[in-house]
Amino acid sequence: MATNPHLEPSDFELMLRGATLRVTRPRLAVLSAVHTHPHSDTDSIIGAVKIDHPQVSRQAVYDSLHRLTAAGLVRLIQPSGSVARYESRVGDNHHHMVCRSCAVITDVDCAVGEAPCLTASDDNGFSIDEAEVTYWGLCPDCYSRKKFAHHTIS
Amino acid sequence: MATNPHLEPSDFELMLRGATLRVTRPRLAVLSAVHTHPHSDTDSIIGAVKIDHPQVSRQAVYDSLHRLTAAGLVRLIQPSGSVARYESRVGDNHHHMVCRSCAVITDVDCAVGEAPCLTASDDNGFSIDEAEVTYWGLCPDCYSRKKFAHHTIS
DNA sequence: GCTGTTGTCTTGACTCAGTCCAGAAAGCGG
DNA sequence: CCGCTTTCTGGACTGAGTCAAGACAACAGC
Repeated sequence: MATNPHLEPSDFELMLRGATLRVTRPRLAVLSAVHTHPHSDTDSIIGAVKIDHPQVSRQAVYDSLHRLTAAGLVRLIQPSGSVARYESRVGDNHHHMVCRSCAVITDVDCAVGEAPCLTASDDNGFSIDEAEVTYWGLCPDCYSRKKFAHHTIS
Repeated sequence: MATNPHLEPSDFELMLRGATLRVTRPRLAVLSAVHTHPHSDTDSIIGAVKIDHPQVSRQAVYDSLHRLTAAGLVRLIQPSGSVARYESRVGDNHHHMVCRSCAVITDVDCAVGEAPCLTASDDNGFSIDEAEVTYWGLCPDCYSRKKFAHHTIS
């Protein structure tokens, strides 16, 4: 299920209660911030939370993110070389494209159905439960900027 | 090409010269350590290097790893939640399985040929140059330990 | 071989994300 | 509304990784 574009505060409250988590102001604010700013790093989420709730501490945001992640209400993504980022799309099997230049992250629906490369050529006895795919490249902006620079400078 | 099991010091020297890198004791030691201890984190590599070369500094190892990575002689892997790890298999398109319990990493040959999931369902205008696949699960040891524990304790 | 240039290594201070801890405060079931 | 339980706050702390300046070593040319 993709992120619903318009979620009310009461929806976040229901999500928390549904996960048997206490409904607190910091958690509502964090949930809202992750939904409003997908793929944001922790500092951005802290900043977004503090706009509406300046009294919420950094630790509360860290703790809320950890609990929401453990409860499956948000998802932690951490591409190589990047700090922790969070997104609100959970439960589906989508992957990510990361721009090597500006580090922007975009969602990609799984190309190969539900279990993309879950069948490794040889599982070495591993019990695999998830296959995570990260596409690396250049986002449209950085790609055209690079082509443009190359074309005019060299 | 997989890692050759028996590499001489002179082979490492040739690899460095082939990449037009200066041949220094720290670099040779780091190259050797990465080949001997694949998937090791930086601290382990520092430890392995210091056994034979106690005078080599931490910074030299960090710098060597960065340069060797930039030159393509070693590869940096960094699964979510893990510190930087290095391996010596480069140039092929293999992937990794990571144990959720003990964090051990194992190589997996690409299951789908050379460009596994490079064709995302919708590339959003991205110019993709690499698809990285990480399989998450339990290694044989942790899997059997978990089954055993479950069987005897509960 | 020897020497100068260039690039590398050492030492030590520093940054920054994330964690730990103990006391204070707030949510929730009765 | 009460009291138990869980969460939040503020501050100190950890640990991976970085930065910078000077000492040093590798390579190219003589």
